[in-house]
Amino acid sequence: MSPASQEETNLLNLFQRVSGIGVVAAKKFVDKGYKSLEDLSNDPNLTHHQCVGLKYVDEFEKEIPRDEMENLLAIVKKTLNEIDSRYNMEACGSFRRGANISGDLDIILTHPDFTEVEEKVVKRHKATTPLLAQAVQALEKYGFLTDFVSTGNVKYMGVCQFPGTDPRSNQPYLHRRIDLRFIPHENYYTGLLAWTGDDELNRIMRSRAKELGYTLNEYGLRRRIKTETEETPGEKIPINSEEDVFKKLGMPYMEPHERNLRGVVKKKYLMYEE
DNA sequence: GGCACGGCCCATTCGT
DNA sequence: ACGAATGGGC
DNA sequence: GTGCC
Repeated sequence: MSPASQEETNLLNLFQRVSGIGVVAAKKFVDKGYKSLEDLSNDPNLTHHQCVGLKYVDEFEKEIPRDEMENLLAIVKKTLNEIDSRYNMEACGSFRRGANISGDLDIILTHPDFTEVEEKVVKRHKATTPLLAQAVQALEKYGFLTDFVSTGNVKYMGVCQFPGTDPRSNQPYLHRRIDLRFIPHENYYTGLLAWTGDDELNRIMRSRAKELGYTLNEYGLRRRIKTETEETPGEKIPINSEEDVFKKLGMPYMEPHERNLRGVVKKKYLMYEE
């Protein structure tokens, strides 16, 4: 590779370390002649997301030990249940599968008042569901949330920090990426299953569902109605636990820590999740 | 051989 | 002003 | 690039 294009590749990779900068934005900044993250920081047109990404570019690359994940989650649970005991929350992703380290904290939230109907209402009004707004407000007041990346109808993305000094480093705890995702309570178990993964298990369960004439996704398990010409999702199958889903698919239940299939079943496409 | 490779949420920009 | 398209994240 | 149709 020529020196010039090697330098360009290096810069593209550097800029893409910043959350909020992907391939397209990185190219744009290279074209502008930027050579460093400092050049980037002087750009007056960074999006808010990119500003936050740049501010914490080093911290976001550091792994989160499991005990810190547990402590962060405990704060969220305690804070939200103090304002409303009917909040239900669970951390998903590799953490729920028992990983010793994680990249960020991804929490799904439910509340008996947040139904599929309520979700439709909220989206039509383009308003953040009050249950999410209230949760974020409580966590901000506490000082736990330090920055936001985005706040929508049903999903908050931001930055949190455990209070006090980390005994491992004798420094303040690092800033960590946190997502709060509200899902209608009817979809809790299929949502939990999907966001816990891993992606390989999701594939297996979805294709098994298909074989049996269902469709499975984070919104539920449905029968597929087949007519001559078209195929439409049918009635929703009632699901009251993760076990229910495995049962309907004729699969033995797998505990979350048994769901690390990636690499066991060999696959080239390591795309989504976490 | 041709085709798909997840699908949706949020922020921002573009086009009318 | 508003909806569509794009970029990004997961 | 690979697996599926």
